[in-house]
Amino acid sequence: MAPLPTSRERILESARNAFVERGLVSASIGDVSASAGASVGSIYHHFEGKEGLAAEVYTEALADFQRAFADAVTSATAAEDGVRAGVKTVLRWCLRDEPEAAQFLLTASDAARGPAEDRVRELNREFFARVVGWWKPHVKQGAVRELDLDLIAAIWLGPSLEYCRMRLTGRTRVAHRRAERALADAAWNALRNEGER
Amino acid sequence: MAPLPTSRERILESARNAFVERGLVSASIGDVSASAGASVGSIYHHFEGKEGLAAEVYTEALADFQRAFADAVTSATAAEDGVRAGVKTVLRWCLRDEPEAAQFLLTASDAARGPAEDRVRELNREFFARVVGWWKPHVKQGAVRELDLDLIAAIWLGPSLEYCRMRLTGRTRVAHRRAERALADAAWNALRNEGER
Amino acid sequence: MAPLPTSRERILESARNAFVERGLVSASIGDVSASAGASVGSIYHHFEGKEGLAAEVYTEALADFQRAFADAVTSATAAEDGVRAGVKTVLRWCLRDEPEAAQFLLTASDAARGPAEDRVRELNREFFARVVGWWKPHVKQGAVRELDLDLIAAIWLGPSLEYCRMRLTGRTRVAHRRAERALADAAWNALRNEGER
Amino acid sequence: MAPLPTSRERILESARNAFVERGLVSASIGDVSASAGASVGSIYHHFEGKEGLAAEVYTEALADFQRAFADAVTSATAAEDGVRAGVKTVLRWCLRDEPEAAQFLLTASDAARGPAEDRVRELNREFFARVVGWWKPHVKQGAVRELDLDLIAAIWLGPSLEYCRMRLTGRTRVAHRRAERALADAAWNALRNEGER
DNA sequence: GATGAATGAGCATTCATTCAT
DNA sequence: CATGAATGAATGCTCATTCAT
Repeated sequence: MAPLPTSRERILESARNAFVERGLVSASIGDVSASAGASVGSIYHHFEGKEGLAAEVYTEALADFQRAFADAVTSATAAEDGVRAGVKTVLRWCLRDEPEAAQFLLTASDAARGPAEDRVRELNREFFARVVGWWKPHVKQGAVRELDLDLIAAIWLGPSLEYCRMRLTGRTRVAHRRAERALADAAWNALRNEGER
Repeated sequence: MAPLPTSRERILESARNAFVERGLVSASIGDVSASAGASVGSIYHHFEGKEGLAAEVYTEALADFQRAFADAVTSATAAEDGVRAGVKTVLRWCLRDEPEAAQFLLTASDAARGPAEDRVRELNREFFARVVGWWKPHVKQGAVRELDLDLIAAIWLGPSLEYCRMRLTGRTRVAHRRAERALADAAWNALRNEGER
Repeated sequence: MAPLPTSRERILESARNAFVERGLVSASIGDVSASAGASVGSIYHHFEGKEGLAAEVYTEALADFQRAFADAVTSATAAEDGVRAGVKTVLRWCLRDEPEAAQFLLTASDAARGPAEDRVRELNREFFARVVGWWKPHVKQGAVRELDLDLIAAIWLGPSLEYCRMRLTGRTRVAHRRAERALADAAWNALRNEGER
Repeated sequence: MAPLPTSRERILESARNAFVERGLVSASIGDVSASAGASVGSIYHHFEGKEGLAAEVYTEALADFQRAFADAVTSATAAEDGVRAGVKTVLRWCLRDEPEAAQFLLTASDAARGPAEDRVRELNREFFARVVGWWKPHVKQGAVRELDLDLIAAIWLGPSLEYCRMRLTGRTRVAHRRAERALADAAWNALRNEGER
């Protein structure tokens, strides 16, 4: 049985929805408290003001996304399988599993400033470490190109994130399944070692 | 000699800077008027409120970016040259020529809503038409893959835009020149027709 | 002992005074909040903006006036007594009991538009119903003329309200007592059935 | 042939309409200049600011109303004819001839303050003098009651003005013709000398 | 006379935050 | 832990008025 959500959990979810629907700045604490069924004061018991609340929403979403991505990638043995799994996971997490959280991550980058900054840095460090640990052996085996980590991230995730942005804002009609195949192909062709061809 | 900028031009530039530095919502009309050396009322003479001002900043930036990209691409004859020129142009425009405008385009997507919506649609239509006109022949010749236009855009621009985002927010130290080569390679490998290899 | 007025009550009274002294539009929310000893925000807790506040002031005044008038009239048995009592009550209420409320009702008719509209309609319906209930039997008995209700109202109240307007704006020096007698005579002569004379 | 209206005349008429439609305070100089087809600056050439413009509109309307009323009344020989003619004129002027001006007079009493004050006093003095000159002989002949001038005004005009207010704001459906007869009867019954009956 | 861009004080309204209950 | 009235600084916007052309 799913346990009843605590006040804190209800507030976090309402906040994420409100921040996405009305924008991080336009959504007011009053909006959040109303849709969470909690009092204004209650929010200030659980979080350090609006900024602290947004930081919490952001880091929760970021951690969840990174975990999903890294889990999928590191489960694969072959380089190609890992690269494709990463792309699939981005699309699934953003479009099917956690669209609200995804939209927040993709649009409310302001939330990463301020109180969230340290925690975000830490999360990124752990995330990069996990992915690099999986990636390096494949580089040594000559399966994938040797590139700066940031460029790998941009090439691997960039197209998928761009497509998710389009979908989440209604700017494209290309279906999830169709995009998944094409974006996985593209990522693999862009990252694999040319010498291998 | 460059002509003295008009009130309208000074306001537009100050607005873009303020919107980027403090955020679209946090930057106040007072901030803009102060840094433009114009009165508050003057802004309302030239633009339809804050929303209209943001829309103007957005559409100007978008049109400039699209023009730069499409000019570069359509000047090329070979498919590979065009794809690589597009990537180069994205990086140059975003990082060297118009970093302020780029940052606005990449972060203030809210500005595309509301009064800007129609103009943005129109700009996108014209832009896509130009690029498609150049792209289609190369598909017929079997040089590049046949894909939905939205996916081409995501694959072609996604990695570059992601890298520019990182650069503009200080999240990477990978240099422009180094990234340019890698991202152009990646785009071409992702878009070119595999059968051709 | 009179109970301490609540925030809401203090705001209502200060608003009525400010609206009368400076005019409905010129009086600012800041004026009201200052003279009520409340914060600006507090006004917005209790009322729906300036328009809502004005509507509340208006309907309270209207209801009080109508109650005073209808009470006085319906307490009378004879037609003449009722007509005269009505005139007296108008003068007393407007000049002695509630001059602030009267001035607001007589000059700030804009306040009856917008949010107040429905409530005003309802109050008028109830008021007319009470007065008509008292009036009709006297028509049947031939004591007073048979006229459209709106014309009765204009004839019965018009002179008194016009005189009150003059007094409240300092445009006449004719004393209350002197006017009371003359206006009661006039109302009765204008409304009574000529055949009865 | 009607001469083309001068700038000044076009501005005056546009101002009256704007003041009635949007309210004396809400109507802006910009509104007036736009609907008059004149520039903002032009208004300031012809009038002393917004207050001066409103004063001019007010005194023009007041003078016209008073002239119409006094002309009609003083043309009559018998007291009853004069009283009835006065009522008829009020209704005709307010509802048929000059409804815009009437609405302005009846609602924008603020316009009588300030720069208009002296001129209004003067107009009232002349007006009262004309009417009193006609009224006094009838008092001496015992045809009408002897009353303070202000009370006569309230009794004579009050019901008609109240009815016009109702008509102009849509608060009654009683027709002009029907009201005319009833209000003339009422005024005469209220003002005529009882001893005469 | 006519124009309309420029000015800036003033306004209604919002909202993060506090705190007494 | 919870509540929600109170606070007041900050914001977007309006508009009467001026003045250089």
